[in-house]
Amino acid sequence: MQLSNTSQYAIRTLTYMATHKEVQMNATQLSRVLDIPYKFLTKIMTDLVKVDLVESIRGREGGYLLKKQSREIALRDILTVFHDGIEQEQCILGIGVCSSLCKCALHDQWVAPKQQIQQMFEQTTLADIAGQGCKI
Amino acid sequence: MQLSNTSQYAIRTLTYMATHKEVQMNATQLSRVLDIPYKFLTKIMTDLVKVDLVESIRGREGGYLLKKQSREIALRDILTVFHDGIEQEQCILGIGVCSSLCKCALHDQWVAPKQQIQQMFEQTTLADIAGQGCKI
DNA sequence: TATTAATTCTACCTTTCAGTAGTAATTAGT
DNA sequence: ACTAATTACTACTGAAAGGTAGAATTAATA
Ligand code: SF4
Ligand code: SF4
Repeated sequence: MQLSNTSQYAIRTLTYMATHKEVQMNATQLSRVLDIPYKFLTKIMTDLVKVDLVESIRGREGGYLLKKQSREIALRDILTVFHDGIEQEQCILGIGVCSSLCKCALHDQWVAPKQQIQQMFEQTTLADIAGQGCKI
Repeated sequence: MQLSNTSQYAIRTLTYMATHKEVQMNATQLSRVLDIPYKFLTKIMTDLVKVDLVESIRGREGGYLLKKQSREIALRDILTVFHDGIEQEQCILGIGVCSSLCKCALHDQWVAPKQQIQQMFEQTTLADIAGQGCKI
């Protein structure tokens, strides 16, 4: 019950970029600052470029930039890229597809926490968390 | 962001046993009813026996029984067996160990949902969910 | 144009999770 | 004692996640 490494790395990287949006960062710098393996980070960033959350500038003096306002990027947008969100149809007990017609045993206990997490991922944007906390 | 297959299977199996606690079930029956691969199920059950959540009766006419009252078995107890709970020290962004002295950027948004899930797993027992829902 | 620094692509390796196979150990019934 | 039915143990296979390597592509600058 936790986020995948990939999602964690993606959130941390985009959050860091949001707190320094004036500066254009490249993969080497991000990898060093955030302590994420360089090759893994570039793979993740390429995925984020493909879904238009990040703009890449290739070649010398290249790097990455957020393609939207940090206020426009919600955590959920990042998680869906890596299929790591909590989807509405997803059954917590893994019994096929969720339908409120036929619930699983945990349904009644799960709906409230589920909704709260979903809302949190939906409503929290990079602008909300950029610069917060002391861990990077 | 979901429970592992193993945890899901374990919860479903123990819940089913709790709803039929008068009857002693064996692995073959459980495997058929719950549609869980037989060999995988016995492996999981063996783990649950080792931590004293389940009692096994070996040999002919053998099977499994809950070793405690279903009211005494919380979901958290099951999840911890497979290291699938949400631990207090676990950082949602994976930045080392959680300490409220040095937070991660998501801290403020995460604490509330985190606590609600933890409470749900802690307070929900097999007795609460046994027989609920129409999926097994 | 050549060099250099950057991203991107393809392919691979490693570890963990999920699942399977075979056999040994245990026990009730005959 | 023997057999049949059952769990436990050991070891393996397959798939997915996590991570790595190297070459290809792009573009600024000298
Ligand atoms: S918990 Fe209830 S709502 Fe969530 S998936 Fe299972 S059945 Fe559907
Ligand atoms: S979110 Fe806050 S509390 Fe949870 S781990 Fe990160 S820092 Fe610690």
